[in-house]
Amino acid sequence: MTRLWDVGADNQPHVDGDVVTKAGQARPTLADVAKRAGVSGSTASIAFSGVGSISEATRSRVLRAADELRYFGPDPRARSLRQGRSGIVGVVLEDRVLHSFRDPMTIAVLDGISQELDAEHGGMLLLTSTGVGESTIQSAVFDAAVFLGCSPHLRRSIEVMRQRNIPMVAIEGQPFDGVLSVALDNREASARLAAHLHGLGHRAVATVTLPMDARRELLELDASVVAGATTAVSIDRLAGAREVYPALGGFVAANSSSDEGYAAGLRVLGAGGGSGRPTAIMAQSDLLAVGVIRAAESLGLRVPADLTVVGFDGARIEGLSDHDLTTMVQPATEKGRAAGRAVTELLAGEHPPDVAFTCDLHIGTTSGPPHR
Amino acid sequence: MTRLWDVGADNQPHVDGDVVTKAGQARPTLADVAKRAGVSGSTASIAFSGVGSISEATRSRVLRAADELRYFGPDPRARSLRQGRSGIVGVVLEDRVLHSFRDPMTIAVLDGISQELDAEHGGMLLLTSTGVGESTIQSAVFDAAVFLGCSPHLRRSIEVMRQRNIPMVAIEGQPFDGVLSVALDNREASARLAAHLHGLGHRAVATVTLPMDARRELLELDASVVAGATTAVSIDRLAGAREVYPALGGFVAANSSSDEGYAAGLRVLGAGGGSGRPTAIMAQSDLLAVGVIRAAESLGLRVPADLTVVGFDGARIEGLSDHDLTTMVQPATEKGRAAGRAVTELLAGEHPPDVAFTCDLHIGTTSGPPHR
DNA sequence: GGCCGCTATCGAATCGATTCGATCGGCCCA
DNA sequence: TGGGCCGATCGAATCGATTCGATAGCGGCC
Repeated sequence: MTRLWDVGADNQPHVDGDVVTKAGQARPTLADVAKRAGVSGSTASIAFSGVGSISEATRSRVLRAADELRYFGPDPRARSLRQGRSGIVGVVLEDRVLHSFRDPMTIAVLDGISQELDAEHGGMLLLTSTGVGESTIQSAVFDAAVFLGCSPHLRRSIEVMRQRNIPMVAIEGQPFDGVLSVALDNREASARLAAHLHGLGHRAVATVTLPMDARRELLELDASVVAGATTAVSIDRLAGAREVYPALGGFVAANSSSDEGYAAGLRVLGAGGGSGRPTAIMAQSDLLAVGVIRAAESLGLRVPADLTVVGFDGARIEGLSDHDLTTMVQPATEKGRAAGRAVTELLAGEHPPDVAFTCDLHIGTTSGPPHR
Repeated sequence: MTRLWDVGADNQPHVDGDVVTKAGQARPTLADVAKRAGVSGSTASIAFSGVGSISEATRSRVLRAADELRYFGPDPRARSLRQGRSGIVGVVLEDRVLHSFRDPMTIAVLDGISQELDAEHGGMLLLTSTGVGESTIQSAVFDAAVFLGCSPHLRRSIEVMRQRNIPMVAIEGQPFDGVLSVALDNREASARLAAHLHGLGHRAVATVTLPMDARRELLELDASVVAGATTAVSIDRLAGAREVYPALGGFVAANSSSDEGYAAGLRVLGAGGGSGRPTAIMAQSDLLAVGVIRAAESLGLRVPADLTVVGFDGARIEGLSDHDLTTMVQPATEKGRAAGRAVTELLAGEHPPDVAFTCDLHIGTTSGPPHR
């Protein structure tokens, strides 16, 4: 029967039925608590924050008053204005949430971040960098930002944050001034993987790459695509592979999923027909590789007898049935952890260095010498 | 020569070698912009927010001044204090981020939420409800909260939010006063699934349930576990199945994963040995079902010839090899969407009703009549 | 010609806390 | 006994915007 303020939008207190304890009894503030406890606002603040000295008697008097008024602690908004800190870390995803979450690497990285943040910080604010969202990035409350594969169109947001002294960490993004980088040596790893194939005897190799730019469609990998590429990861992995196979061609996937891998796999394998067909396919992610294997098998090719397929990531995807994918295993959770730690340090005023990780080559059962 | 604000933690100004335009040129505020444009703060505010009338000439003068000072718009913290709105929606997960993200249902729900929020709101703040995290829930800045499978130990946080007039929506949680509920009719769906098995002729049936309480360990399903259960979903799904099989027993999994399903499957199938072995197993999630199938196959049982296995969710998990899992398909993304819409409406001061969804029975290839 | 009403603008109050500097005792030690 | 110091407390300033009420100017209408 009594509801003192509306669930509604604005702050306007609004009495709406009935009995009321005291006049104007809107949501209590620290000042109300202080008054009731008979202390000043500053003292009441200390009772809650614990910063500064206060006698035990006073503290408990304040807390009791708070209890009586059903005051549950300082308003986070006011606190964050005054302190300049909100305890929130923004995580900027390139894609729509769904796509990002379907990628096991992204999830592992997010988990790593959250492991390191749990203790001190309030939570991860998920933001997307696509179109409209960008204004959001500039109007949301957070203390530090982590970019997951940020592309250059974030330039303006980055400038805004820099101006606001918001520390930034980029995981696998293009290096930006003032943005700490946590990355993999994708080029070296990819070259090592290509060398493995070369060592097995493969000479006719094709690739299925991750998206190269904001366009999200299946494209043939040609010079113009590479020239206009903005995605550092794809570029570096391609460059590494081309250290071994300079003319490496193939297709650019629309996203990292096994369905895309399947589609791209069909194109790669269909194109050549007989003799033009590659003996090995390097997919830039494990999800893509799984799709490529499905495509190969649907065309009656056996892996690895007729076709070698290697991935990248070390995602340990379930349901590859009998295959154990040959891939470069990257420390995804560790990348997230490193980013989380970097955020913590930056917020503490330290100046941690960039972080670079390397990959481990996992030789599974999907790679072997070329047929005949 | 002077830069007043360091990237560092606290607000302490800190000079560190640089060119400077004017003394005390810290991060500019709206007041600085107003002064430079020769207008009052209120007018400058209108120029940015667009709320209120302003002449085109004045507006552009303000914007030009802002440009010159490299002022990029109002500080989100101050704005959120004044307006009482931050544009952030808190999403409270029961588990650690990693576990939540490994569950395809959770991801689908999150995606649904974000679809509906994209337009108006700033982003999703991920919070976890475990232990320490709870204080975080009370000290983080957000306008509305969505609980994903919230358990009773959140009672206090819920009280705090209610007191702060933060609208709350619970997806698949216990009904709480003042918390809008978006849920599935788990009981009905589970009963329907059980009826399907009964119709096929199964009489010896066992179950592998989702966790029943905060303990996360593999347990035998007995009366005491059920009595102490706190997780609405598990309870309801069990109750539904027991409408058809009143004495239904089995095991309680530690989490929803195929590994757990495997472990639980071994226990269920190992226990009885020959004649006591069930002819069908109802798993409370598809992930668990996948594990149960693996367990069955590792024991030399064929599905569905020797054992029928059904799941719940309709997760379309890749890598079930040849099986098409019989399951109750729930509209997970829709649940998220409904929650997102509810949040929007609640924030607009409306009073939307609870939402209930139903499931579709998908009959795949993992269920059939009992052997012999 | 006077009044009405609208637009553009301003000044001051406000959101709810934290924090800086000052004050006031009490206690210790010389 | 007095100086110095430390702990507890208070008042006032501050964080950076938004918003309310008031005012000035100006055109239109009767």
